This record gives sequence, structure tokens and C-alpha cells, in this order.
Amino acid sequence: MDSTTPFDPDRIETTHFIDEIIKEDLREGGRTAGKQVHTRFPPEPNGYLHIGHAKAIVIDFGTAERFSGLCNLRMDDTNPSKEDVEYVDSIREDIRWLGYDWGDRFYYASDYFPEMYELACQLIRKGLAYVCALTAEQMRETRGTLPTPATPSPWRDRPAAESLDLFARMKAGEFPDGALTLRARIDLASGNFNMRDPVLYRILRARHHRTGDQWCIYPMYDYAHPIEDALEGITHSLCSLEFEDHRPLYDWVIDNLDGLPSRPRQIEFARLGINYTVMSKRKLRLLVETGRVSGWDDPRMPTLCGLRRRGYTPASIRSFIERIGVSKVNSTVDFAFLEHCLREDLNQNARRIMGVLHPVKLVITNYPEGKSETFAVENNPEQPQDGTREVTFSRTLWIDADDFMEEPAKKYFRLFPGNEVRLKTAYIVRCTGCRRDANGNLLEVTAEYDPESRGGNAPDGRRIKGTIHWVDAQTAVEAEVRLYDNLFNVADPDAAERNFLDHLSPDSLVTLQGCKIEAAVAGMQVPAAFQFLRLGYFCLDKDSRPDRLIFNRSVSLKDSYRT
RNA sequence: UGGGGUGUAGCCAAGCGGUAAGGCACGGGACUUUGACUCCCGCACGCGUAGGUUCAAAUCCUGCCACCCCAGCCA
Repeated sequence: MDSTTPFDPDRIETTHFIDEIIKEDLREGGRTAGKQVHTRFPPEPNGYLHIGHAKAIVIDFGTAERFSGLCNLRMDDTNPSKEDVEYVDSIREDIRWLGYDWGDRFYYASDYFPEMYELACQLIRKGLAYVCALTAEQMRETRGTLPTPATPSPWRDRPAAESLDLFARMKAGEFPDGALTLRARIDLASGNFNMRDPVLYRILRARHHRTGDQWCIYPMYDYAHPIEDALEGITHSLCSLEFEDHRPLYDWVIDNLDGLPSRPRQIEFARLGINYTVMSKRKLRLLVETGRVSGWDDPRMPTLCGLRRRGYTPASIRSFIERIGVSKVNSTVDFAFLEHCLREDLNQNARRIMGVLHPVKLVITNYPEGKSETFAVENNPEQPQDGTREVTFSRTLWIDADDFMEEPAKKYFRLFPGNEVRLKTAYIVRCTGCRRDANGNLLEVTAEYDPESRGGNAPDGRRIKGTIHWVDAQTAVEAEVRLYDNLFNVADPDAAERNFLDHLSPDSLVTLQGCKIEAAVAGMQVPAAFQFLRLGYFCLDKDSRPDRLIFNRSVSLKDSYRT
């Protein structure tokens, strides 16, 4: 912080209740008055990050940013049986992709194992922790029920010296997995189960991805987390609602340990839910492992790598998170709002291009065979400085099947016999009919152009209601296009009473072959993103090759046309 | 049943004793060489509910109701 301009917390614009609490802490006489706000994002490296994590990331890093503070990135790797390095790199990549920077403050909870061990000994010496020999099952049986207290472990009053010795031998590997635990001695009658002598350490022989076989005892989250926060000087430890009743234990650990460098404060907020998808790691993993999706980065997945492949931009995700707000109400946000945020970003920034998904030939019968000409088409009407590109026009074009109806529906103003439409930036044409094969399948649509309307302007100023996109048949590039829709066909596949796998939508992926795209796409590299005029936003898929283009539809354009 | 939370529109969400912001969705209109974008208009006599305090209550008090989380040697 710049020492010449004293930091005034009240200058910060409050965006939600957490900011209010932090401001209060920062004021004269407050808990952290005069200190720099310091938060952390502590993922467990046991899976890929999803948009729910993005909420936590934006809150953790964003709050630090707003208060000119710092945010650490810390791998909460206290359970080697579930974690793996595989995930560490993807987590770092996803956070960076979202646009956040943790500077040189990248930590692992496992870095603190030695300190945690010493601090545990301190608790034992104070009579606040003891080594217990109850089995997991016995512990469950003696924990009591909601209204009735737990019954004390036979080892609850074991002398500190004895526990100290046992704990050292646990660490030395003298006992098998699960034989002993170190438990806090707190309150067996508490209505909060977390306070009924919670386990602090367990014996677990699993190769840790960083410390290898150096340890065979591992600290539990409730014991480790407050220590991690305190050692890093975290001022505000933001987490989700389900940790609310762990806070008394968090505070108990902090309050009963001497020598901790700081006293962090835990604040909880509601996690993000989005309809038509699932957010739990377990369920996402199941989708991957059962082959319902192609992988963690399947474009239908709510994972950050999935959204990235789908064409979501970091800016759109950040905007989404910032705008849904932060509160303590369990909530489910409409997927439509995420889509809105993407459209908003891409409308401003995506290059326009013409592409035909369901190709039908349009023959301009009065346009000379063999002739062709080019038109300069604007790349992005929202960004005139992006200039124009040349697009080739000739006698035979591809148009979308949707843009022709032999017998027009009411209020339909595209191609139908006798009607005039404008071919974007080219000419005005009048539909003269169509040709079909013996089975009635549409072979081609025919039309005559008005040579005086070059550029699409009617010389006599007559109004042309419809403008459609087209691609020159001779120069068109072929591509595969993948259309995505909700993975589930029910708004709440997460509902407890249903098996989410029974509600997968059969239409979540529709693959189109032989789509015709403007020649300008040739040679484009991932992550090129475009608006296919009148259709939606598309991006090149990572599997795309110069000789085999593959596009993903990120989101369609809104369409107010209804028959 | 004990403990911890939360109830403002279809979905998010402001509001902090002075008479219900904003966004998404939705409906209507204007504009339009994208049925997009943009721009207008509409959308809670009502804040879970019943009482109470007050000149005045979504905001304070009391009771009730509903929903979420907790009995891992997971995080």
C-alpha cells in the first residue's frame, strides 16, 4: 500500500455484505484496523474447477482487489487419498485464464505439516487434545444424536504425557491406519456436532503428491484450515455456507493456540447454483466416467475448461459472477443470465462472418454464369475500426433452409415465391420459385436479382424488410458445426428425489456436417470466435484442423421470430 | 427432535424507521442492410405469515410457518 495516501475503507464502494463486514473491521478500533486485507482461494486439488468455483475465485480475488489487498492461492492438500498433482496445474491454468494473479503467493497446506504437528502437541500439553483409540464405527455410535449429547471416549482423560507419546508414535508409523486419532477435547453436549471432540488427525498411509511417504498422519480440514489461514496472515477467510457451523471450531483452534501470527475471521456466503446443470464434483465426475460427455472439457460441462472450449470468455464469466451478487440465500441462477453475459461480451467483440448451417442452393437465374464479384463487408458493426473483408458473390449461393418457405407462414418475411429480400451487402433478389425432386425434397431455390441494387440498396428507395445471410458456393469452406443445448431437460436435475442421470437431454449435442462457411475462416486458429450472422456466436473447437474445420456454437443469437 | 442459517416478482438482488433500486426472463412499441444490437414502455398497493410498537415498518419487537446445512478418521 502507498504509505503517503492513507487507505480509507469507507472510500470503497460496497458491493455486498462481506464488504460491509470488512469495512467495519478496517475502521478505527476495528479488528484489522490499519492492516492490508488479505484473502485466499483454497481449492482441494481433487478435481477440475467449475463455474461455482469461479464465484469463489471472483469473491476471493475480487474482494482483495477492491480493498487494495492480496489474495493467495493455496492448495488445500490435506487428504492424499483423494488428491493429485494432475489437478494442480489445471486449477492454476483456470484461475489465470479468468484473469487473476496470485503473484508469488502460491502455497500448499502440506507445507505447514511440521508446524501443524507442533501446534497439535501444544494442544495436548494444554489438555485440549487427546489420542483416542475408538474405531470409526465406535466413534459414530458414541457421538450421540441431534438432541442427546455424546458419551465420552474412554481415553478422553488420558494424561497429556501419554497422548504426547502416542501421537509421536502415530507419526512414526507404529500404528495401522485408523487405529488411533488425535481428538480435540471440547464439548460433548454441544448441539453442534463439530464441537463434540472432533478428530484433528488421522492415520492414513497414502502417498501424498508432494510429501510422498514422509507423513502417515494427516490433519483434518477443521484443524488445518484455520492454521493455514493464520500462518499466511489471512485477514478474512471467505467460504461457503456449509462451513457456517464449523466456524466455532475454526475460532476454537485459533483461540487455543499460542504463537499464531494472526487471527483470521471466517465469513460465509452462498454457493452458486445454475439451473439445467449440476455442480457437484461427484456428479460431474460421473458424467465423465460413464461417457455421458466426452470429458471434463466437454463444451456442455459447467467446468471452466468446458466453458472455455464452448467459447465462454473470461470477461463474460467475471461479469456474470459480479452481477449475480453475493448473499447468504441458497439460490439458483437462470442459465439464461450466463448466456446473456456471453452475448453482451461477444456482441461487442466478435468478428461477424457468414455461415450456412443447413445449406440450400439459391440460384440467381439472371446473374451471368461464370461471373463473380466481391463486396466489402463490415467485420463488426459495433467496432467500425475493425474494418471490412472481401466476400465473393456469384450465380450460385448457399442459404439456410430456414430462410425459404414455399408457402410462407404469417409474418414471415424471408424468401418465398414473389417476395423480395436483401442478400446481406450484395443485392436485392426476388424469389421466383424452387425445384424439388420426385420425392418433394428441395433441390434449389431460384431468384432474380436487381442489378441496380448493388450493395443492397434499392435505387428507388423501396423498403426491403428481410435481409438474409449467404455464402458463395464456389468459394465456401466446409465445416462441422456442433450445436449445444442444456445437458439436462429439467431445471433442477440436482433435486434430491431424482436421479440426475435419468434426465439427460438427448438434444444437448447436435452435430452438423457439411456446413458452408465464408472463405475468410480458412487458416484461423483456436480460440477464434465469430458471430455467424443472424445465427449465433461460434468458436473453433480445439479438435479443429485446417483441413477439417470444427465449430462449437457458444450461444445462439436471440430470436424474436415466432410463427 | 438439538445446533447453525435463510425467506423481497418466474430467477438473481438492493434496501439498514420516511412510504419497494437494478439486472435477467417475459410482454408491447421504435429503429434496423443481423427478426441481432440499441432505445422507449409495462411487469410486487406488495417484502414467508399473524400480531404488536410507531405519526410512519420490508426495516424494530413477539409468536408461528417454510426451506437449507450438520451425526466423514472428506473438504
